[in-house]
Amino acid sequence: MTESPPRLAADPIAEAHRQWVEHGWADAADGMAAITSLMRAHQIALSRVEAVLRPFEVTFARYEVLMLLFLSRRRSLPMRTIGSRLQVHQTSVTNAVDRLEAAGLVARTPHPTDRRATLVELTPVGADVAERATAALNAGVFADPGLSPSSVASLVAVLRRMRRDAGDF
Amino acid sequence: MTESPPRLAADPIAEAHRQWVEHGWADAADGMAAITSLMRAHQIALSRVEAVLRPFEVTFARYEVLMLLFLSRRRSLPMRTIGSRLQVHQTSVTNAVDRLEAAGLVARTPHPTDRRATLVELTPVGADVAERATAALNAGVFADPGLSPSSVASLVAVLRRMRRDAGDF
DNA sequence: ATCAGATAGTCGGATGTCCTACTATTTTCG
DNA sequence: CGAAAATAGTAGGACATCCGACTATCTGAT
Repeated sequence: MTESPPRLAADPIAEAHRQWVEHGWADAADGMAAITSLMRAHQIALSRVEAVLRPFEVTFARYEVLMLLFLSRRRSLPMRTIGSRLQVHQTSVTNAVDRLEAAGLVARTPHPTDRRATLVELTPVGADVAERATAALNAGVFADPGLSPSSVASLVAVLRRMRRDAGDF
Repeated sequence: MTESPPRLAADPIAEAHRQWVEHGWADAADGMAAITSLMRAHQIALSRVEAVLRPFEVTFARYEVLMLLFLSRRRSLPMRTIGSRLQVHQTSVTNAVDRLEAAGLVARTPHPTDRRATLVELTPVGADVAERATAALNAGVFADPGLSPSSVASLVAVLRRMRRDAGDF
């Protein structure tokens, strides 16, 4: 069973929306559709991204860490900063850095002034992977995310407000 | 460390977009922002949903299975159908049903005509949880997803095309 | 100066998702 | 009719995320 989605006849989310209205939950139907769409769209996007990254042996989570370092001044950042910028839990950063370090793409070094902190530094190999993976992602996904330019703009704008309201920035 | 996101000064995605343009990847900058926004928005939405579902001891993945059964004619469906409708891998359904069954919310029964298949049936307790959890989700999240009605409509429309283009339906 | 409280990281555990087998049936078709 | 191909489920493994707990270190208020 190598799985190859059989393409349903009807949009399952539209179907759910219809059922929501039928059950008297009309006031929540649109929101349900929005949240559910977000879940599925995330899955689709992640799947496309991971497919492009596979040859580089990094996942999207690790790629994000790599790029954050790649784009930083000294190509090194404290663990905590990485977590804040990527908006993920501390422990997720520990997990990603463990694997990146094992692959030789980053290295942990002690923080010069704060002995609690750990600096994560991009290695030359890590920088190389970051650049090549970015070229592949830009060409394979980002340059053509499967949405019209106006849709992309609209999507980013809507989600930016959602992120801001959630307290992201 | 109970974690309480420190609200960054600037929007990290806008920041990344700026860096993308600076590095000469302007043609992919918007797409990168769109995909990244999707990832973060998903995380925010999921987190809100899970918080509301916690008291019912079901996760969103299990809630989706419960509702699919709740809204079906006979309140029972074959495993495969559940996977197709929810657009998740077969094994994810096995996983969710295992847990729902352990909690007494659903029961596996043999398919009457196809001995390969397994029917998943909603139990009375499962139906009760489905209804109460839905009431909570509708009131706590879906009725007010943190977006204006027009934003919700726009988001659903954009993502519907993305899902369709990905071959969902 | 000192001690309580905040902060940085890691560890172990629970969940969810996908993938690659592998088994049991059912279908298809030569 | 009988063998190849397709389909339904499960098992085991790799990853990612979050949470709670625990250690080490830094800060700030008394």
